[in-house]
Amino acid sequence: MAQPKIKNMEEFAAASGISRPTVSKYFHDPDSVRPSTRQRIEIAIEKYDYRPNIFAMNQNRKLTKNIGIVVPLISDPYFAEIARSLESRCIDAGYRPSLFSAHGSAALEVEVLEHLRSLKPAGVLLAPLGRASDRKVLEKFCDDIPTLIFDSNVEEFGIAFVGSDNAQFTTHITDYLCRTGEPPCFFEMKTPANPNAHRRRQSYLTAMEGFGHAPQVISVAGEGWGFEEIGRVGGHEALSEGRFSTNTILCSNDRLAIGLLTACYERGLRVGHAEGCSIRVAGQDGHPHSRYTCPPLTTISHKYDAVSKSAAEALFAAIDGHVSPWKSTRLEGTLILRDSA
Amino acid sequence: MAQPKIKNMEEFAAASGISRPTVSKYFHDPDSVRPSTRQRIEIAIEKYDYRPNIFAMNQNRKLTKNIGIVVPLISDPYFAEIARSLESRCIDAGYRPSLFSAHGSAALEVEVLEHLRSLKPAGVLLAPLGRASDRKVLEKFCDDIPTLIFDSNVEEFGIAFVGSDNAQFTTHITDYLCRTGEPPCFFEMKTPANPNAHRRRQSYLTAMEGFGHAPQVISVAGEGWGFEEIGRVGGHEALSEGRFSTNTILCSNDRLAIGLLTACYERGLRVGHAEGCSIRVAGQDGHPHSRYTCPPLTTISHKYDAVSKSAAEALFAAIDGHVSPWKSTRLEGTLILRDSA
DNA sequence: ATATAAATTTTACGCGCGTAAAATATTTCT
DNA sequence: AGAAATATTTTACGCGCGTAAAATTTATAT
Repeated sequence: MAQPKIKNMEEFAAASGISRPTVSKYFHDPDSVRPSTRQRIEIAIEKYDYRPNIFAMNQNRKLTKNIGIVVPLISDPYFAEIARSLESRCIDAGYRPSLFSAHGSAALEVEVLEHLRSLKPAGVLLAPLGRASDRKVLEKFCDDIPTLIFDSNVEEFGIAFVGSDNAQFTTHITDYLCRTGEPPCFFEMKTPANPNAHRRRQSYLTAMEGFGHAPQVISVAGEGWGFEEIGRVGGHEALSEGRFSTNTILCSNDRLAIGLLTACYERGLRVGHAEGCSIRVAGQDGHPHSRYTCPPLTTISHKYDAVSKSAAEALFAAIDGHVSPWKSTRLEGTLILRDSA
Repeated sequence: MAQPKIKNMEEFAAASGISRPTVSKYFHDPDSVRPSTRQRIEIAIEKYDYRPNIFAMNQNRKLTKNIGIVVPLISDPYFAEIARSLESRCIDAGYRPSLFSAHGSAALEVEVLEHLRSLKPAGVLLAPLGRASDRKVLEKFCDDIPTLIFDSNVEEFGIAFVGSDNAQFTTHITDYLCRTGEPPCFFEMKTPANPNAHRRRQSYLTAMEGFGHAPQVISVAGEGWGFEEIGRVGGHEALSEGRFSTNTILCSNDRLAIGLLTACYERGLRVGHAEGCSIRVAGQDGHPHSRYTCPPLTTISHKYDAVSKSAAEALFAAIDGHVSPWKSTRLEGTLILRDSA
C-alpha cells in the first residue's frame, strides 16, 4: 500500500532511510548488500511499490540485465516451446529476457540483431535462420556481444553451441525403422533452410550403409519456412511418380512429415505399422503437434528441457565471466514410438 | 562507411552540421524537419552509422515509441500468426513493438503488464487470457496506458475491442453443417479459458433453434491451454459413451477439433463427408494447422489480416490523440470447406 | 578488546538525450 | 521586395540513475 508517491531512487532511499548508492547496488544485485539492509529495502519496496526506471538504469550501465532470445520463426511451435523455456530460465536467474523472431527472413534477422545491439544485452540466446543468415553480420554480432548459438550451428561463432545431436537422431530412428520393417527412404527439402538437415541426410546415408541397406534420398523442391506445404506438395509428387523405393519414409523433420501425412491421406494411403497400412512415416524433432497427427507421428524428440537448461547455463556462466573455449554440446534425442511407423 | 567514431547525438550533430535539438526532433519524427535538413541528417546517418541511445531517448520522453503486444499463449500458432502480423504493422508505422506471452498463466499476465508499464509504452495491443485474467489489474492497466483489446473481450476496458464475430462464426458454420448433412452437436470445454467460447455455444443454441433442430452440447472436462489433449481425451470419453446424438460435431475451436480428430483416428472412425465416413467434424478459427489435419479440417477462419489491420489502426489513431468512444469491432469469418465436414 | 575487513554513507560528477524559451535564419506569400 | 509564417539554432536545464573515491560505520576474527 503506497501512501506517499515515490518518484525516484533519491526519494525512495530517503524514505527507507538508506543511501541511494546502496539502494542502487541492491537493485544491481540484492546479494551485494548486508542481509539486514536488504530486508529493510525490500520492506520499503513493498510499502512504496517503487521500482527503478529501467531506461535510466540501463543508460550508464556497461552491462545490463537484458537477455535477447532470437528464434527464426516464432510461429513454429517447436521454437515457441523452446523460447518459452529459455524465457523462464532467464527470469529465474534474474535477467530480463526479450523475445524476437526473424519470421523466416534474413533481412529481419539482421534488423533484430541490430535492434538487440541497442538494448546493450548482457547476452543473447540465438537460434539462427541457418543457411540464409548473413554470416558477416552474425560473426560481428557474436564478437561484440556474448552470444550462445542454439538449435542450429552456423560456424564456431559465439561463446558456444548447444543443440541436439542430429547424427544420433537420424541414426537412432533409422535403426529403429530398419529393425521393425523395410529400411526407410529419406524425405527432405532440396534446399533446406537449416544446416541440421544436412547432418541428418548424411547420418541417414551412413546409417543405411552401416546396416547394409541401399539408401534412397528424395529431395523435394520448395523455398521458405512453409514446411508442411512443401512436404504435402512434394509428397504428392513423389508418391504419384513412385519415387519411394520402400514403404517406409523417414522425414528430415516433423513438419515435413505432417505435410506428407496430409498428402498420404489425400491419396487414400493408410499410414502406420498396423494391418492394412501401406506406408510408414516417421519424423524427427518431437514437434508439439506430432502427438495429434493421424496417425500420431513416430519421431525422435529433442530433449527440450535439457537443451534449454544447457544453453541458458552456458550463457549465464559466460556472462559471469567464466570464460571457456568455444564448445559444441549436442544432446541425444528420445525415440517416441507412435502409430505412424 | 564510418570513418570517425560518433558516440552521441552531440558529436553526430556537430559532424553533420546540424544542431542537436533538430537532430533530436528528427529522430522523434522525421517529417517534423525541413526536407533538406532531413536529407542531410539521413546522409550523415549512413555515413557515421549513428543511432541514438534508446535508453537515454526514452528516459525523459513522456511518450515513447514502444508498443507492447501481449498474447495469452505464443506457442499457439494462431496467436503467433496474429502477433507476427501486428508486429509488422507496428514497425511499418514507426513503432518499436515488444512481444510478450502470458504462457497461459494469469500470474504471468500480471507480471507482463507490470513489466510493460516500466517500458512506458505509447500503446499496448492486448489479447487477454480471458476468464483467468485479473480483472482489476487489467482495468487499472487500461486506465493508465492506451490499450486496445483484441481477440477476446473481457469488459469494456481500454480504448476499443477488435476481434472476430463469434456469433457469426458459429451461426454460419452451423448453417452450413445443417444444410449438408445431419445437424451438428456442439463439442466444447466445460470451463473454457476464453470468453469467446461462451458466445459460440450460445450462437450454436440460437442457430439450431432457428433452424428447427434440437441442439446438443457436449462439454468435456479439462483445465488449462492444452486444448488438443482435452479434445482427444474428452472425445474418447464422449465417443465411448455414445454421447453424440448425431454424426456431425462442431467443435468450439480448431485445437479441440484437432484433438477430437486424433481420438476418432485412434478409435478407427473415418471422418469426413465422403463415402464410408461415419462422422463429420468441423472446427472454428482457421488455425494455421487446420489445413494439415487428416482429413483437412473444415472450419471458419478469422480474417487475420483484417483483424490485425483494424486493431493496429485503432491503436495508432488513439496514440495520435484521435479520441473516440469505446467501441467493439467484430469481423465476420470466412468458411473454409475441406474434407472433414 | 582491538585490529582488520567489509559494508555503507557522503560527496560529486557524468551519461545521452528531452525539452523549453528566445534568438535567428529560412521559406512562403502577396 | 517586404512581411508573415515556419524552421532551425542557441542556450540552458533537468531526467533518474551509474559509479568512483574518500570517510565513516558495522561486522568479523584473533
